[in-house]
Amino acid sequence: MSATLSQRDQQKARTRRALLDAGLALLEEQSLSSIGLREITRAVGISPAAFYRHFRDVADLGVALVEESLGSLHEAIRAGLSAHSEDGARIDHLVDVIAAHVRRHPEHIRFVARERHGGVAAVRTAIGAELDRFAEEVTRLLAEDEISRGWSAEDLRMLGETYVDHMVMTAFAFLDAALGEGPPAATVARTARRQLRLISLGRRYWTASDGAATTG
Amino acid sequence: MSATLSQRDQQKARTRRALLDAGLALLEEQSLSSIGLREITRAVGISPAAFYRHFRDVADLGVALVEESLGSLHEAIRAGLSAHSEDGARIDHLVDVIAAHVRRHPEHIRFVARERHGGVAAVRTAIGAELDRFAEEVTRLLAEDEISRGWSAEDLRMLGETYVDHMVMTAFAFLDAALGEGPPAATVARTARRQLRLISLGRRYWTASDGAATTG
DNA sequence: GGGCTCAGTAAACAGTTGTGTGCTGAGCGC
DNA sequence: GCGCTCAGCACACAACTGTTTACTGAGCCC
Repeated sequence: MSATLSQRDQQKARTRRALLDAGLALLEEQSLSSIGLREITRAVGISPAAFYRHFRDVADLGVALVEESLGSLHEAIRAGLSAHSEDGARIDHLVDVIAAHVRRHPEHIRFVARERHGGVAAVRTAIGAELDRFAEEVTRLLAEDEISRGWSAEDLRMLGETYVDHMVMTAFAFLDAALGEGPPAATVARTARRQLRLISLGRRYWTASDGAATTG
Repeated sequence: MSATLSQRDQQKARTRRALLDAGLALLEEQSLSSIGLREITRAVGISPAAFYRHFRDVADLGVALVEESLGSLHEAIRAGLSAHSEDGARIDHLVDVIAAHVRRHPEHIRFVARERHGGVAAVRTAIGAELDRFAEEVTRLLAEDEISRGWSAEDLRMLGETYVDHMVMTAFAFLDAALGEGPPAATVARTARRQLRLISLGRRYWTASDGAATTG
């Protein structure tokens, strides 16, 4: 995994990490577009000018945060989706996985929530692209189920996006719960499970004509 | 509707509107937490100190923007939901109403998208509360359909939230489309209609036991 | 071990920010 | 018409911002 880095490169990587972490931490109380470069370097304990050795500007740092923030969620959910194949257990497990992930990495989820439609175009784009790849993979996983026989590619993709949208929104809801800004985690979980059951029910009774009806 | 205001109060209301509009306009390229008070007054053409005659700070202005931004969407969707009662036409009409609304008031949608999980707690809370009332009303509307006979209050609420979540996400997607940041509007509409059909299908086959199964 | 690389420094730059003060003058109620 | 109200003003304040410059010195390569 870790290539043998020179002592100097290790140190550089270490401060880079510190910058990323400081950015993530500052995002707890404001948005990326209002975080100052000096604010970040102050938190890390280096001089403002040193920032430029690692990133062009704060937006650049934000883009770097996208991959690791969504990557960790992606990983967790992929594991959760492919585990059980029985429908009921699969849903319960998936919701549990999301809840656990939000509990472990709230800063990542907050970052995605805050910047998905945030003020920095480059970051928005990066998040959008990542979610797109995410939907593509989920679509591929769902296509393997027997229920998906006869589904058009477009219908499958729609289903994958529905799942991803729902999982992301559920993660946001769990985060709000942890902050006391919304219903408690238990309620979020109950609602999320119900909604997944609803979708999964619609999926069972979906026919090619349902897709065709919406094409015009 | 409009009470007879004194000439002075009219003028005050006019600059207040100008401040709100300037804030909304500045939100096109940044988030609320990074907008400066001076930036707003400069756009309006008044002195910085005059700002305090209308709002305590920028966050306060943001809270004032929540009601009118979500209010207009709420209004549009309520009309769209109660119009047709035949299922297919209702869905098509609803999606059209959302698309038209986003085309007419992109700044409102952008504001909600950007600040729903944004860096200003007071605004987040206000948006959350407004969406909650929204979900409540949609739940009430859905409860009137014949299909909802025998549904528990919790199941109905879950359904209402699903609809609201979906409508809000669809509005965001239409906005992205208008900016060329995502799939084109026609694609967004097709997907949204399919997803609503999927949900509506799940709804038709939902039974009390589906709700009970997720209670534990 | 000599010379080069380059992460991090200190200092200075010209702007910018939010907020406080005391004032002006148009419009109001009486 | 007189006197009060109060939206908006000009000015001053200290604090902060992003970026550039020339530098230092630890660690690398040969």
